[in-house]
Amino acid sequence: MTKWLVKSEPDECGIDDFAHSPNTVIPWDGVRNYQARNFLAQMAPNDEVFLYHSSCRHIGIAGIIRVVKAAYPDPAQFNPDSPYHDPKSSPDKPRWQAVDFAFVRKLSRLIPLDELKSLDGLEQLPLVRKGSRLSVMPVSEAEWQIILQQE
DNA sequence: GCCAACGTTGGC
DNA sequence: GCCAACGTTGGC
Repeated sequence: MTKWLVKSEPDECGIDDFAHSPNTVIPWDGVRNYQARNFLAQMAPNDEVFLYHSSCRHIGIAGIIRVVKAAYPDPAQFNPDSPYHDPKSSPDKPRWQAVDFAFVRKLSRLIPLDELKSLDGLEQLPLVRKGSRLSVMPVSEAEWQIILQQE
């Protein structure tokens, strides 16, 4: 059971989109970075995931979601009308993966990025590393606990 | 809105 | 295989 963190702009899909329909499954598509894709592919059902809000007013970890369905070919890559369309991908040789997530819970408070940066033990987490743009990353059990203790 | 840092592309 | 140019990410 690996734990994870994914970034999202809350305007697109934030924790409230999950919270408002707690029984709904939300496909996580549009990941177009190879390293992030490789992590997506390692996700297993019921893995827990921190949802991080980026590029917004309150930047930080907002809640927990979980994997409902393991990786499958991202349908958006085949759709010419999608902003995530990839003309170099084909159904017999898909390049990009998606997973399905569902709501677990909101954190009792958002844990802001500057606070995460100040914590001991998160130095290896790409999220807090300067210049890192990785949008899907594993979180060790120790890192997970350190973060949750700030709640 | 700015811009530093990054990943990807493509010419050579 | 190198690397300049480009587009994107994401904090500020």
